[in-house]
Formats: sequence, C-alpha cells, structure tokens
Amino acid sequence: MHGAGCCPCREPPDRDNGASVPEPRCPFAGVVHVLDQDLISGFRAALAEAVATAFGEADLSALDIRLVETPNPEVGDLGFGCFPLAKLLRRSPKDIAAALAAAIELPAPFREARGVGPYLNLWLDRPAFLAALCRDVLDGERPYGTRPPGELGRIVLEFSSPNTNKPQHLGHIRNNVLGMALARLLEAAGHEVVKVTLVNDRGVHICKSMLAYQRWGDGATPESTGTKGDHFVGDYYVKFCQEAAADESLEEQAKEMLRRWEQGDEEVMALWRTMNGWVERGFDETYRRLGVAFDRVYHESETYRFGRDIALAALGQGHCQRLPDGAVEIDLTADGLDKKILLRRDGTSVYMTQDLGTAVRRFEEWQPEAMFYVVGSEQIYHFKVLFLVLQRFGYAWAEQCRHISYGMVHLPEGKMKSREGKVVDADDLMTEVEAISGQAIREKHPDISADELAARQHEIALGAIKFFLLNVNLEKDITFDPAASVSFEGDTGPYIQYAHTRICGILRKAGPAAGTIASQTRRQPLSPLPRCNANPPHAVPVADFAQLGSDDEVALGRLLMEFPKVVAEAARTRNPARIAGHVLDVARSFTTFYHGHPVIQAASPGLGAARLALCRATAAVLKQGLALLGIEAPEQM
RNA sequence: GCGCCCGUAGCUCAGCAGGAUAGAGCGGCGGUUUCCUAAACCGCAGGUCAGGGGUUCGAAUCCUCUCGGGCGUACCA
Repeated sequence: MHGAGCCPCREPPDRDNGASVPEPRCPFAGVVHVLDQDLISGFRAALAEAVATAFGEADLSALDIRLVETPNPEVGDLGFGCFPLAKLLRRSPKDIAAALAAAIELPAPFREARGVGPYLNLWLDRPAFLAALCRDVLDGERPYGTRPPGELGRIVLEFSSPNTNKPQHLGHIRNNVLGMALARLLEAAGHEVVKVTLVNDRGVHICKSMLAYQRWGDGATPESTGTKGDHFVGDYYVKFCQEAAADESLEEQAKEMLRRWEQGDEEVMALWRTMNGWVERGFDETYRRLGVAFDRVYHESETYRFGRDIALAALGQGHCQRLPDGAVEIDLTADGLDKKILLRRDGTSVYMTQDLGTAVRRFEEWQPEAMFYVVGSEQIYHFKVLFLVLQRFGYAWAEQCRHISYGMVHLPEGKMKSREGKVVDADDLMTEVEAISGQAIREKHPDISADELAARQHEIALGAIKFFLLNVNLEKDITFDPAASVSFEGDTGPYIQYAHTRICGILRKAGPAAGTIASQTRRQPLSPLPRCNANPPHAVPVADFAQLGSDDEVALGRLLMEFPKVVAEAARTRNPARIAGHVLDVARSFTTFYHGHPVIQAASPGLGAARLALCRATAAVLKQGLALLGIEAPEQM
C-alpha cells in the first residue's frame, strides 16, 4: 500500500485502485472520384429534374443525398428516403416517392426507380455497376480508397510512450496498435503523419528498478541471465515493490537516488544509462514483432528541463504565480478547471512540466497542422489542462492539439497490475498466439518449411491480436478474454485473412492475368456497358460482365464501393474500428458469394472471368483494409 | 461532491450528423465436404436497445432526470 507513485509517467501510475477544439481540415474535403460519388451526382441531377417536372422548381442544393442499402434485394438495390424532400415540397414522403418514380429519368448505371413507401428505390444495371466498380478498384491511379499523400496537412501523432521500468503489456499493445492504425488511416486520407513517441526514462519509478538492481542485482545482466532487457529490468522493479512493502526506507532511498540523478551524479547516471539501454533494446524487439516504428523518439530526460524554462518564462510574464513555499502554480479556475502546480517547491518538474516542454519543442520542430496524443482515457483531465496551459502561455497552436483517448484493457479478474505481475505480457501473448496459429498451419501443411511457418504464424497471430483490439470502439474498455483473443473463428482478423487467401488460391489457379482489367478502359465514368475486359494476353477469357449480377455479387460490390467513403469517415472520426467493421463485412459478404458461386468452374468462361475481376477487386480491398489496421494479408494459411 | 465515459440477444460487440422488420460473432440446436483450403457456409432459437419523461410525422440514435458500472478530480505519472 505504498502510495500511488510507484510508476509515474505517460502511462499512469500503477495504482490500487474533448472535443470542441476545431477540427483539422476535413480529410475528404475534395471530391472523391469513385463510383460511389458518380452514383450520387448522377442521381442528384436526375432527382433535381424529376422534382422540377413533378413539383416545379425547388432548390435542392442544400440536400444531403444518401443512397442507402435496402432491406432486401426484392425492393431494389439502393434506396433514397424522401423524408427531407417532404418538408421542402410539403407533401408526404410516400406521395413524393411515387411521383418521382414516375418522373425520374436515371443515368447509367441505374436502370429503374420505383416508389416503395416513403422511399424512392433504385435498381441498378448490375453488370454496368459491377464493371465500373472493378475498374475503379483495379485500375485506379492510386490504391483504392486512398487520397494523394501530402494533400492534407502534417500531423504529429504521439503514441506508445512507455516507461522504462518494465516490459509492455496488453494495455500497451492496444495503444501501439491504435497508434499505428491511426497513422495509416490519416495517411490514407491524405495527411502527412509524423509518428513520435515519448520515452518516460526519468523519475522516481526508474530509480526504483535501479536501486533494486544495485542491491540485489549482483552484477547480472540480460546477457548473463538470457533475459530480454525490459523484462530483466522489470523484474527488479517488481522486486523493489515487494521489498518496499516491508522496508519503508526504500522509498526514501529511491527519492535520494532521483536527487543524485538530477544532480548528474556519475555513478547513478552510468547505471541509468546502462539499464535504460537494456530496456530500450528490449522494447525495440517488441516493437519489431508488433510492426511498430517511429519517425522520431523523444526522451523525457531531454525535454523536462525545457519545460521548466517555459514555466519560468511564463511566470515572468505573469501567466502563473509563485506560491509562498516556492512552487509555481497556474490558476485555471476561470476556465472551469483547478489550479495546477507546474514546478515543485524544490524547483523540480512534474509530469505537466515536461509535457509543456515536449509539446513546444515538437511544434517548433515539425510545424504541424495538428498534434495528436494517443493516450488512455484516464488522462483526459491531464490533456485538458495541458492544452489550456499552452493556450494561456500564448501558443495559438494549442487549439490544434487533440487527445485521442481510449478505454482501458482489463483482465476478467480486474485491472492489470504490473507491480504484482498481474498482466498479460506483450511478448508472451504474441508467442502464445503464434504457437496456436503455428499448430493449425502445420495440420494443413505438414511439409511447410520452417521459415514459411514462422512468417505465416506470426502474420496470423498478430492479425488475431490486432483485430481483437481494433474492432472495438475507442472509448470502450476492453475486457481481455483469453479464449476470444486467440480465436481464429468468427469476427476475427484471421477470418478476414482467410477470405483473402481463398481469393489468392483462386487467382493462383486461374493464372496471372486472370481477372485483371484492361487499362484502355480506364475511367470513363459510367460509360455504357462494360467494354471493360479481362486483360487480353493469350487465352485469358474475356470478362463478360453482362452475365454478372446475382444478389450476392451486388451486395459484395456495394460494400467494395463504399470502402473509400468508409476510409474517409474513419479518418475523420479517427476510428479504426470503422475500418475493422467494414473489412469484416466485406470478408463475410465475399465468403457468402464464394460458397454460392463457382469462379473457375463458372457456367461460362466469360462469367468466370468477370467473377475473377470481382474476386481480384475484393482481395485488393481486403488487403488495403487490413493494411490500414497494420495487419498483413498472407496469400496462404 | 464535481467532471468525463460506458450501459443494445446468455457472453463479447456493431448500429447513434433520427428514418424501411435493431445486426454480427461466440455459446446453444439442426444441416453442408467426391466441388476454387470446413480458420468456411446455410438454417433455427434468442432483444420492452438500463429505466422514466420530453422533442419529432418518426428515437437504440437528440434533450432531461434517475439507476447501475468505470475513470478522473496530486507539489504521481
């Protein structure tokens, strides 16, 4: 029951126990030139004419036109609810839908419109629709669903920000995985993203590991004990906490060591450098396995002094007050927050101080359009204060800062507690899930090479772990379910990967050129029927989209069509779960199609070739969607 | 006390800039393999969307109150 300060940092102490800022520029401000948009603009024009014909002139420019999925294919392929028109035209939506159905003249690839209750439902020329879709996905100028890089502003994205006194656990994995996914997502939306982290490498918690090592380490090293550096150091942290429960003087000794550290005591500094080196090398290994990388690594040991200077300068400018005991405080009560200490009475820095320094340095270094912090929801208040203090200090860019908060990960039996070793260790989890996937692979491929097995089991295991964490909305806490997190069935990463491998299997069998789209058909939006054919080289059947158009194929096509919109929306709301859900829908829709419709053995070569194009388009979306989540799409499982 | 978040099927979660009978997965029950990998597919059962008020033609979705749960409210991080 030693107070809360056992491990101070970006990651909150191991205890016992915003949003109105202006958005950065809209990630999809420009026209997304894909089928989805073509359909809407085509429909909008036709709608305007039909309204004029049936009801006289009306201004529809403010109307947000959305074409929605119908409850079932019998009532149409897409639906338009006439509710917003009802107000404008002062008629019932039902009457409007009926009148418009009679008056509207739709462009390709629409085929027909009918009033179904308050909805104006649309039937597609399915072959034309699917052909145009495949062309968009397979023959676009850039990866489907992404915007040109650098089209939008630069964003500095902080995530991970570990303590160097212990190894990372499942909670850190959620942070790391979210950070990487957000980086990919923002990049896909056209931002330039600078991935940064802040290593919390100084403070009393670090000294605790050091003290324990000094007393009980006996000269051991990670090498001599064959222990990964971060685990090695973490063991001494746990040791300290155990011993401190019986010996109260240890806490005081840790504080004394911190004072010596701040004075630059050579012996302490040397030990600190050695032990931090061990930890960081251990982290590098974990990051490598997780697929995490940074463009710039900040260390708190470098930035905390800078924060102190900023606080003192602000004091000089009257932004804060010096208390009688010498501490420096800022009063935020006028803005509905509390008072906040920025420098302790002994002049040392607190958590807030170093974050001020880090933020200012970071902004000067990158001149970004926005700075995002991926940090757990328990620090919402901290960031509220941080941003407000920056603003008070005159940094106008403070309003471009955003805390991307997310819920905690806890165990079925409660919170994870590093001090008590009650954690799901990151490295252990990866190893365990890899073993499980490896076993499944060996059953299917007894003769697989060791290298191939290692690569595949890793991709699948990480797919399972990452998807498990990303398929939940940010704000929700996650209860770690050991069985569900290592499961490869149902709504999981491997389920999606599997769908992808099935397509790869078909494409392998069909040959390299099968299902590709000839480039001469590029982008003549909705040109009448599919001159869009499979690539000519020898003997590859020409895709005959005219034979395509089952309910399953259209349902799949509609999901593929929505992908760019989903990417933009996910980036705008900074919500990787949106991508996860959609990719899952695509995978499910594909497997349904796949089971009901033979591709290679299709009724005719032309139909088979058209289905191959659809398969290829699906694979592209699955792979791209998974990539945004930081998940690999293996070709075989 | 005050602030923020969460409360949807037995379990884990989608859906929430209001709109067509509330969707998945797991678990349960019943089917599918001479056919492109069954890590799959199909079907059945299962919900007064925590509860009360309100706004609206229409509310799981917006407002308000209540009840549960979590987090925060340090000269810890």
